[in-house]
Amino acid sequence: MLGAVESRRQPKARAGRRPAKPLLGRAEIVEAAARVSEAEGIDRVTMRRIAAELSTGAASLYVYVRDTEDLHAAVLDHLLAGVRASRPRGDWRARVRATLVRYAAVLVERPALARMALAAPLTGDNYLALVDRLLGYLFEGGVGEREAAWAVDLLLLVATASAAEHATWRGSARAGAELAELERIVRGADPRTHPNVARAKDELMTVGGGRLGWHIGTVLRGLDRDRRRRRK
Amino acid sequence: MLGAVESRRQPKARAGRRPAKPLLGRAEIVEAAARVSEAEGIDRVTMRRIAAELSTGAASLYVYVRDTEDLHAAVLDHLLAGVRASRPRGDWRARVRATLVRYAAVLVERPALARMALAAPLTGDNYLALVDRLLGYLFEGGVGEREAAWAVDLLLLVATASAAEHATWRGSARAGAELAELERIVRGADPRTHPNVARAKDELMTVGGGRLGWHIGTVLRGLDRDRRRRRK
DNA sequence: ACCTGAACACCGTTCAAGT
DNA sequence: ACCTGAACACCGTTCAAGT
Repeated sequence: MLGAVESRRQPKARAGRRPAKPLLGRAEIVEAAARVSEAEGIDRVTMRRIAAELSTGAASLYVYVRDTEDLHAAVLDHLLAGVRASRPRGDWRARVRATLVRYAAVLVERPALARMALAAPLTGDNYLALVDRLLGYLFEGGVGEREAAWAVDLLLLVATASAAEHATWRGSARAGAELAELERIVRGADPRTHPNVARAKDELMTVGGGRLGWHIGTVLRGLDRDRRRRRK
Repeated sequence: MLGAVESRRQPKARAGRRPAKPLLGRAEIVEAAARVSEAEGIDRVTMRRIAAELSTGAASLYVYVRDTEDLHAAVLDHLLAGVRASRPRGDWRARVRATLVRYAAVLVERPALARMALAAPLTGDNYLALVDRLLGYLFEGGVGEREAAWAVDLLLLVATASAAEHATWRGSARAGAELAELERIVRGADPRTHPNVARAKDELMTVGGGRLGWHIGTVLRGLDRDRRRRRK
């Protein structure tokens, strides 16, 4: 889950000669992209569309943005500022949970972004801050460095996926149709060919409702035990 | 992770009148798509490209395939036949591990497909069989239905993500450049602003090498403990 | 260094019309 | 029912040329 951080392309340090300040900038581009993303969805965040928003041509963006994926990742990071600003309370476990739930909440409202976050290695300053915070909680809980690093990876992954999945079943008529299709398949599973799916069919259909919490809990339990064993 | 299964569009049952058998069929389309995917990558699996492969126009595919995403999902399911054919040995935990490792291996060789599998709800007959098998192992281990259903979800997610991430760092010059960028950021993390990232920096950079195994182990440990507690 | 218009090489999907 | 060509409405990215 951990990807690069901050702009992959900053405007190069300006050469002394002509100081005429640039008309564009990464911040302006990302803000315009975030605006369009919030209003119309990340799918509408295309080079051409954002350039038009800034009254220029798509080619102009390439000074500040590596490619479309880079731009999408920057939009997500922009949204993560809210998570960074939160100050969860409680013991370290509670704070891990609260942080992840808050992170997931941002993505649940933005299905397409959640999918993107899963597919692309995440990047950005706010994301790095999130990683740092979660690592801190785990260290506080006595988790070792290797376990903590891997666990943060796992926890963010689970939170992202949970949001993406939860998001899939919300809104859009198409999602509704897909859910119906899935339900048809799972419920109709032949007990002879797929006995276990048939047996667990009610549980397989349980979406949302505490699943993220269970996932987080399971990972923390797994960690906990590992930690104790090491201490013996 | 669990999506719909089997063709979302079968050719409608043929009306009695004109039996002239269809020129196309979902199977032919998926096979052509799988061929192109193996040879040139899933990104080249476009409606137009596959239609050309079958000497027809893109519009013709829409009788058998709902959209591009559906086609991509079908390609992945096609590849999963090999996992289905395997017969792992050992106790239930070992078989869970072996199955997931085999599944991940398919995806590690196909980076773009792994990313797709993360972003799209998975579908298909072979995937359903995989879910059924994993559920069976967990039931064998005494895991309850709800926990098993959620755990399978979590385990497949972890395996898929692990493959996607591992895959990101292989091949392609671009991936190499991204890795270097990531390394630069993580290693250069300021200990004052990101103390925990700085502390765990070596571990954050450890990619591959047992991480999937650790992730699976952590989930199984978390499960195990849950199970024992319930039995008391 | 930064910005631009134009060009290149593509896309997915729909639709009216054919058989 | 199935298949088709053409059309609509877009894409990302590169490049030579300008300031």
